[in-house]
Amino acid sequence: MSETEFFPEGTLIAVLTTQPLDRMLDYKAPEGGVLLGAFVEVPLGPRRVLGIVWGAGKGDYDINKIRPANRVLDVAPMGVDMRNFLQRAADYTLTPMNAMLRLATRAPGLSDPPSMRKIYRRGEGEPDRQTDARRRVLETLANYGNLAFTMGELSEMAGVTNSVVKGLVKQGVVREEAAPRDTPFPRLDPEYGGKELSADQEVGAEVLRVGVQSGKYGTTLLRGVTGSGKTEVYLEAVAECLRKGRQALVLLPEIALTAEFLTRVEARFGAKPAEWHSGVTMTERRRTWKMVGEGGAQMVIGARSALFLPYRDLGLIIVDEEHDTSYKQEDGVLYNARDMAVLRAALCEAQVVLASATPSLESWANAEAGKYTKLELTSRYGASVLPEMRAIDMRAEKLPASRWISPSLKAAVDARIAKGEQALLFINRRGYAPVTICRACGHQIGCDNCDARMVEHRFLKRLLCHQCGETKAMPEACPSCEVEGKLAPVGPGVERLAEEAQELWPDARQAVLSSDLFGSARALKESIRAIADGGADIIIGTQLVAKGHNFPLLTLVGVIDADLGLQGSDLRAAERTFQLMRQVAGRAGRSERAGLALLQTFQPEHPVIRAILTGDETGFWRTQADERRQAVVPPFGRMAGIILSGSDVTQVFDLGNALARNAGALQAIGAQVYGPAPAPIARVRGRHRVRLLVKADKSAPLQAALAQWVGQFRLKGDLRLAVDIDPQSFY
DNA sequence: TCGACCTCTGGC
DNA sequence: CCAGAGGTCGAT
Repeated sequence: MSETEFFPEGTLIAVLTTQPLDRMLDYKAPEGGVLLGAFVEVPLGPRRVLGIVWGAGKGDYDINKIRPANRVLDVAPMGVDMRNFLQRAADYTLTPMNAMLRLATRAPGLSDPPSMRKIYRRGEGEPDRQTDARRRVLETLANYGNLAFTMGELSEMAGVTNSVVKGLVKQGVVREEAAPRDTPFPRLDPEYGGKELSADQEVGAEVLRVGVQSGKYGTTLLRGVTGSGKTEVYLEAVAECLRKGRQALVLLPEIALTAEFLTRVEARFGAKPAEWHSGVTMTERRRTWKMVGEGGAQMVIGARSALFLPYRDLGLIIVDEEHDTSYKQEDGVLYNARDMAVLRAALCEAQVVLASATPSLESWANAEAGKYTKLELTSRYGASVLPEMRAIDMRAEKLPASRWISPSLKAAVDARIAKGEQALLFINRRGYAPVTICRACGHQIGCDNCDARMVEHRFLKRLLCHQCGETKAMPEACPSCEVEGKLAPVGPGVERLAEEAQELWPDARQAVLSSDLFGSARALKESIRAIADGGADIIIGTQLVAKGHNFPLLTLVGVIDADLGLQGSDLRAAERTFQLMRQVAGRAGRSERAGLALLQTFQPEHPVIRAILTGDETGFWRTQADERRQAVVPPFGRMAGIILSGSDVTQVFDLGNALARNAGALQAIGAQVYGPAPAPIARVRGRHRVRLLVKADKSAPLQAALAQWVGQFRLKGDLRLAVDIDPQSFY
């Protein structure tokens, strides 16, 4: 980036706009000159658009056509840290810079002229006639020293109507002033409400404090089981950050969690911090955006996009529940907020705290490798919150063919139903049956593109490859021996398990939760609510049920095939199973009745199963890490998804095939390409989606090769191509 | 021959 | 992205 900080009027400046151009445009600096990083309004064709001064003009455009920028906007210029961050994030995620700038300017009214509003403070003298209402107004103002309030705030606090205040203004007892519309947030006091910490917590808090004091970059993985008081510990890091006068950001995975969190912050620091997520009003959004840049917001709590606010001096980022998959943005700019938080912090010498009861393998591996500091909270408040976990040794159970619910598990479910409690049967397999075999020749129907078997989905009436997404109709005859009517489903999927449960408990109310069975998020949410309210006795679900849902009546979790994750069809399956168990555990602990988790397994002595049963998390992660290292997949290898979309299926597939055929740039770095195949969600808003997967070594220069590869094609019509670095799901 | 609608392209 | 240019096509 250029060293020049100020551009006098008329000098050439390079401006990055929010328009999807693949380059910067040169303008002349406006009247009064402009600072590097300043937000400007520039003319573009017949329009005026938002831009930011990114450097000195390149001067490679006809000088006579260069127009001056209209004006500098009334917001703080973007600092060098933030500009570097946007650039690096764009390079990493292969996102055009204009899209990054749009992400960083998602607040309304940034180009509005400075707007004022009326505020009220104590004036001179006493009112001619004293009334109760008037006294309350004056007392309120006296209580807050010389502070000024808006009409709404003042009348509400004093419990009077606006006209009472207006009456006092007329007499000069209360003074009316004009002030900028967007005001700083109330000061947070780091010494306000510090709670007594346990010895365990104090040790952790001290480690984090020291990190913040250093004023340098560092990431700490804070592991603590549910109820161990992670929040109190990292709020001490926030306190230290506030003492240093730097800003703190707390990221939460769900906006539903913010209300409760705000209350805790208020109890600790005496005031509420700024809030940033899709639910806040436009006015508050603008206020937060501006105040973050001016330093009038000391602390922000928010969703992943809060990471792209233009902080003036960010000193600490907390990523709570860092393993949560919702940190991965799945449309628009595709980024993982957890990874971007680390990048952001590294560029502005800030500390990151990744907090979780069940960290992601990526974070665990980074901590093991010494890149992150490890911090563990082991002791828990009150009674144990984890349910009892037991294995059901399937070698000792008598089960007919094509049945998966063991007599032991059935008995446990029976007991829950009798008590009016709920049982969850968990199977991490979508579809009806994972394997389709020919009873005549033993052939298994496989995917043509992958080294994987096709999964029958009765609901979709097709065979599906969970590796690359390829589908085909269920053939009548065996593709190998051509004998008809001998193809048979082998093994259970969630659809088939539901069938069995229906036979075992014909009178029980059953609910099946699998991602491909719901048309919309709303339908799913409603279904979950109904279940939570007791609308089902037995829940049969895939990993979908893991996602922050509270089922108060749920006291039994039966894992149908605990061995499943050990083979690894979806490489995160075991990790997610483990995390699911923990999450269920946290919830069951809150109800009076103890929870029980039963794991059906053919290999109860397997290290991973033993780790789950004994709570040996370290052993579990170590096993997982070994498997992924061997498979050369994240975090030991690199992956990227290419998502193509368009209204015409054929066109989309043609582009996919063309990409696959012309992958020289990828072959050059030893990467492999899989697909094209229908994306997990094959049609969104009338657009067909197709996807390719790229797998490469950890050290391979993946982004550069991808850029070169993808850059060969010019997209016609409404075709769109998006690159998803580090995709969450691989099937 | 006009205008409603579509596709392409430049923008500094 | 979006306004304007230029092109297509059906109704008049």
